[in-house]
Amino acid sequence: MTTDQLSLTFSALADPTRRAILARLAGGEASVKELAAPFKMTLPAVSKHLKVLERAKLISRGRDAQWRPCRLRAEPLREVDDWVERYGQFWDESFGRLDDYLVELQSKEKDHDEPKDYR
Amino acid sequence: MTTDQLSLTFSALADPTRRAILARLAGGEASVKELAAPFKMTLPAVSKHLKVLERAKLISRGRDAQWRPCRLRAEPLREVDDWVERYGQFWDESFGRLDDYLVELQSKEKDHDEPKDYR
DNA sequence: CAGTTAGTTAACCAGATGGTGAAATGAAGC
DNA sequence: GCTTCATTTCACCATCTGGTTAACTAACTG
Repeated sequence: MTTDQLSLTFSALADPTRRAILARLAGGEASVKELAAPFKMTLPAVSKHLKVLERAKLISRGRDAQWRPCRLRAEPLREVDDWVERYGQFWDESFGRLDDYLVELQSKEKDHDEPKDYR
Repeated sequence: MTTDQLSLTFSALADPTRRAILARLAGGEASVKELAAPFKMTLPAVSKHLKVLERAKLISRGRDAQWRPCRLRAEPLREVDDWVERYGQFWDESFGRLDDYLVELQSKEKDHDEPKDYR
C-alpha cells in the first residue's frame, strides 16, 4: 500500500460505506453502533471501516464510558480539494469543445504525413 | 469492487503513479511509452494503470498508427469536487476550535451525570 | 517479406481489502 | 461478582491490486 497522505485519503474515500459514515458524522459525533445501524454488514466490518478512516485522519475517536464516539476530521479533504482544483480548467465544457477541435486539427496533420508531437 | 462512479474515481486517484500520469496529461496528450518513461515499472504495469484510469473515465484513448495516445478527461473530477465541497465548512480552523469547545462542554455535562446525545 | 516499434494480453505472485463468526476486552449496573 | 452492553481482536476466507515475465497483436519500415 502507498503511504502518502493523499493516497491514504483517496483510498479511504473510495468506498460508499465510508463516505456514508462521513456524511453521518457531518451531522455530529456518533457511536460505532449508531454508525453501523444503517448498514446490513456486521459490527466488526464497520469497526474496520472506522479504522481505515482513522488511519486517513478523517475521523478521530474519543472515549465515553463504553462508547467510542467518532467525530469528523475533515482537514485531509482540504488537501483533496487543493489537488482537484488544479484540474478545474479541464472539466469546463467550452474547454472540452476546444479540445475536440484541436484533436481534429491533429488528425488532419496526420493525413498530410506530418509527424506528431507527443509532448 | 464497488461500481459507482464516485468510488471508481476515488480509487483510481488513490495511487501516486496514476495521479502523476494525470498531471502529465494535463500538459497535453501522450503515448503509453512516454507516460511510462518517468517510472521504474514495466510497460504492462503502466498499461494496467491506464486501464484503471480509462475505466474511471479519467482518460480516453485514440489510435494513431501504432500509438495509442492518451488524453485527460477530467469530467469525473468535477463530481469529486462537488462531493468534497460539502465538507468545506468542516476544515476551516475556526470551526475546529468551536468544535473543541463543544467537546469540552460535553465532557463537563458527563461529569454531572447527564446523558449524552449522539445525534 | 523480415524486422522493428508500440502496446496489450496471459499467467502468475505477494500482499491488501472487505467481509464473516466467535472470542476477548472494558466499563456500567445490579 | 455476575451480567450486560459497546466495541475490538482473531482467525479465516474470497476477491482485488499492483507488480512481474513472456508471448502475442498491430502497424510502420526497409
